[in-house]
Amino acid sequence: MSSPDTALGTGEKRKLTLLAADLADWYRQGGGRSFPWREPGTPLYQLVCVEVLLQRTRAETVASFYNRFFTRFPGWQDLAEAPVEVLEEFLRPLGLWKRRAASLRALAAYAAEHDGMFPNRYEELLQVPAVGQYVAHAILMFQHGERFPLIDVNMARVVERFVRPRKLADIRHDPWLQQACKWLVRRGDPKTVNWSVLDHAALTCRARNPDCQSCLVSSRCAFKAV
DNA sequence: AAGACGGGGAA
DNA sequence: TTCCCAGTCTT
Repeated sequence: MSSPDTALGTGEKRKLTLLAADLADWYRQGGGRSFPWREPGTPLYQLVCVEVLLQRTRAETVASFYNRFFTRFPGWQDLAEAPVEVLEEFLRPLGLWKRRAASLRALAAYAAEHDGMFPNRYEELLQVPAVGQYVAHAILMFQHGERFPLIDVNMARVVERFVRPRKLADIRHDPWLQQACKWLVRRGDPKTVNWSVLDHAALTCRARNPDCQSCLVSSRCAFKAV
């Protein structure tokens, strides 16, 4: 029995289920955003690289960088063979270039030893260099088709506003938020649900100036910013 | 539990 | 100028 503070309540589950259904529906009707890496058939290589490029970086920025990056580095081998200074310079306009270069090199080295495949268990994925909770979840969902939430600052903000704020500063250490996000992707196509939440966060439930007026689910939202 | 990494867009 | 961006790794 968990304390009511950390446990996901029945009413909360119901709220989240309905939220996910509404946002997924909105997404299927074309309400969300469109990015090159969301196109069907995008190779795992690109999906993993993009997750690194997206860290602390606007998706639109990465989208404008997408073609340039994958033209220069078409596969893991190209990434592994490039001198790190070249990679760093290439990533410079994105920011966090030293860290990102190191991450991509480490991932390329891992991929080379594992035939481009990644572990299918969460604990094992966390041992892979440059793979934290978010990327681990992304790989489990994209490569293995598992029902995992893309828990980032966006999903956290949507869930916290819609239901209730988390207690802990770090997203990954808040048990309630973790359960809530997991519940969010319990039904429906995982990619659709995840992307719909991220897009809702980026377009409507914005960090700075949330557009509650045009929000589809504002009537059931606990945030109530005017 | 904080700090570092980082350039660029938006308010 | 300040805040924020599909996080991860190090003190």
